[in-house]
Amino acid sequence: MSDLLGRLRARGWRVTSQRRVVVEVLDGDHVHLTADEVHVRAARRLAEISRATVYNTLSELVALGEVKEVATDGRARRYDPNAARPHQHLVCSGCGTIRDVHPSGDPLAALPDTERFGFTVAEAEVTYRGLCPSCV
Amino acid sequence: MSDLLGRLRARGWRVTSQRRVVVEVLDGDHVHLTADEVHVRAARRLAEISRATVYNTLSELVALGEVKEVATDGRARRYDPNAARPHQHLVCSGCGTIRDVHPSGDPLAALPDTERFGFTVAEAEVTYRGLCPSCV
DNA sequence: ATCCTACGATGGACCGAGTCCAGGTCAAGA
DNA sequence: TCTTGACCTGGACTCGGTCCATCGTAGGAT
Repeated sequence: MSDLLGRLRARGWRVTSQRRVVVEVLDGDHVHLTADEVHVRAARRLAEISRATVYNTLSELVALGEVKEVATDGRARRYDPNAARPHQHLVCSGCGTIRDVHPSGDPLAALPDTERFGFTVAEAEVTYRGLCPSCV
Repeated sequence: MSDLLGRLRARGWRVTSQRRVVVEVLDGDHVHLTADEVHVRAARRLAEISRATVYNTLSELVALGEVKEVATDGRARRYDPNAARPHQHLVCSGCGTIRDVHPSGDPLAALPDTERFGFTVAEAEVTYRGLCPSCV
């Protein structure tokens, strides 16, 4: 997401200091942060940033397709800056660690027409679950 | 889930009227209800049943493997009485309708060893998203 | 059939994630 | 530099879910 800010400006985004730090936080670590974690990290750079702004900015980035929302558990949604390359997620049932993975083939292809019930199927989201090496 | 109550009793479950109605509600309609919807339907049969009891009973049924929990959106968890046959879900992005679907092949097989990072992968959960015929 | 007791039910307080809103602020074009 | 509408703020609010002290009862023991 190198020139993300440039792209966003080109799309008519008003680039504010708040939006800049949110983008920087996501850009910095390639992990899967919750909105709250983004808020904490953003606040380290810009003390007065509000929670609502972080939520708004994240939603906008998702709507623009620059960030993906992943909901691997029933808890807080996580934000994945790696929206460009299609990938799936491998989640540890013990500690919650999330890794990006690339299964072979297109998961959509596994769903035959007879199992589509007239739906226009757009995407397949796969969550692999198991235990990571340190949770054995 | 015909003789579910019998099986539960065999596992040391105390069969109360509350647990009975929750099981009946799930058994009745093969849809994917939220805890709250289960509560409403259960209350039609047993007016005084509490929300906490419905939540407890659902969690126990999930722990016993008799019901599956599905979290297709970031909102309320849904409970799927069809835990016996492995299947995946097709969700309408418009109205939220959920259908059970059976993709060909084992989705786990699509994840090569080199993409497992030492995890002991136990299951793959696939959510297909698209628009249903009435939401085109 | 009755008693006992541990397991289960209750409901109201509480919590965390997320949304909403009225009012104040400021990025960027003129 | 001015103007203005897009944006930010913080606090109230909603919704899904959990916790807990207390009361009730299923079902084994007698």
